[in-house]
Amino acid sequence: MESSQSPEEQLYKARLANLENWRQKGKDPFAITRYERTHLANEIEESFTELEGKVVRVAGRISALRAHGKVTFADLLDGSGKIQIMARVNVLTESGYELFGQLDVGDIIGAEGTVLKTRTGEITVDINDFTLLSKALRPIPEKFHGLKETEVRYRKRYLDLIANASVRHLFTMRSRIIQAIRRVLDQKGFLEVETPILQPVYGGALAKPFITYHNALQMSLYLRIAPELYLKRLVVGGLEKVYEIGRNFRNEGVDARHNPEFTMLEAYEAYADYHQMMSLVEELVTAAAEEVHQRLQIRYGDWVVDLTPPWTRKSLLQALQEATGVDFLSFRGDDEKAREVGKQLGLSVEPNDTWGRVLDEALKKKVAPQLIQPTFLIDYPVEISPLAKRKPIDPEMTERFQAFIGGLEVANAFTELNDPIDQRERLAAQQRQREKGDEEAHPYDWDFITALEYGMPPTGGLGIGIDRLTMILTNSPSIREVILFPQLRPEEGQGV
RNA sequence: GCGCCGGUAGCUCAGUCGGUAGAGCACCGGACUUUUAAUCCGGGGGUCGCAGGUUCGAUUCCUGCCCGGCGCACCA
Repeated sequence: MESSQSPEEQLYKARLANLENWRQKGKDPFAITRYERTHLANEIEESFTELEGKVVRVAGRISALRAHGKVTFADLLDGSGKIQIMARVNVLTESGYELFGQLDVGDIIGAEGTVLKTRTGEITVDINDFTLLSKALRPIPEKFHGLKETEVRYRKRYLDLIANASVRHLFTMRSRIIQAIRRVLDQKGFLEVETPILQPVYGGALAKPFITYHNALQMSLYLRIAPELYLKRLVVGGLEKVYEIGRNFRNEGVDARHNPEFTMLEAYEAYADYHQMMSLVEELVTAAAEEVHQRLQIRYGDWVVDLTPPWTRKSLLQALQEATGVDFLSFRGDDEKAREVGKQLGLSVEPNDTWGRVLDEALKKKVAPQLIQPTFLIDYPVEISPLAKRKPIDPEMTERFQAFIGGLEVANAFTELNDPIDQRERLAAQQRQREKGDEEAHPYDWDFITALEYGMPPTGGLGIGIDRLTMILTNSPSIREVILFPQLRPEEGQGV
């Protein structure tokens, strides 16, 4: 029987037996409900001069054990970092020291002791008492090499966080990036709101939705692809500055830059236009960068990116011409010619792609990858901007921009279209596209048009991809590195 | 969806031109009262991703499949 067990089971059984030992000594770790600690690891580090010789209580996970006969050193990992503790037989007594020897790497303990510096200069808590607070029944990843296998890191992110300090740091930075963005918007008087994720009609972006079903209402619902149309309803309602940070869902491919659920900031400001939105994007991104780097020059891949405003502003069509040598305006509306040009540029072109779609493709494949330093591409053709307002001097173009950093699109914004008649026509055109089989074209949201008919002030709106911004600010090559639980296929046997 | 690369002990990795596998850490036993990748001595631990095929014999060769990474396609 014993020999038929896998080694993993054997380790597990040994740990279970160890746990039983503690229980029989009346020290069941899982019976403990709290532990009063006085200091975090980094506080002891930072306030050593005041704390030296004083008694502190710390708690955390044992990340390493170094036993030397009658003295044992352990690294204790808590939310703030690592602190070394020292267990000595003459301080803990024979029985206490014996008990300490029963601890495993991975166990969570609380310990009380005196702060001192060892002769090698390490700040250490010389413990006089400890309590096992949780038993690790499984071994944690190896202390030196950590956990490397990407698949396990994503599937068992808790192990990744235990083993890799850089991962803990990265997700702390992500949180602070979002905090910085909230702080800026709140200071400017924006109201944070929440709008439906389950939507009867989806819109606000070009994307395929996830579909779900509400049993009681007996209807299909869509997971939102964007909050845009609801946020604009709020502007109609008089909430003049609103924003939402939340999850969007798009039923599309998964790769280094795309996860099916991702986090977007959308913000709308009444009586503002896209120029003000550009300033706001600069302000939000620089605030986030300063929050996590205290500077605006940051490393991304092989580059140093300088986020200092003002960022380069360049017309989209000019950028396209520079990157491809093609003047897209010269054959505007000629879908056939556009597809031909697209093929010549080496783009993947579908038989019914339109001029706008080829242009968009050229932008993504030929222009964006070159935009390493922060750049606003401005003024987009109306064909690919169904929710943006026309430029007064050139009604075939819209007041729209996208911001690129490190070759990634990080923001998309425009002066919002508030003319309900124009908006109805453009949504109707989208609807016709859908009927021709374009699954990503907008469906027709009647109530949104009705809302605009009550009058929306001139408004600027922006969207920032939080995951991508985090990629840039944490020098991460993949979006999965900045999402705690990225979408993966289920493991074999773990499916539904 | 297509192409390339990968999956060997709990973790990090070697390795087998086909003869059923090793190291370090972790774990178990022993020595050691200031270590920090502690050290030293001894020990246990593997359906070599899964399923077929070829073969006297497959972890190794072949085919299919699963999962992951990268690139392409789709998209933000």
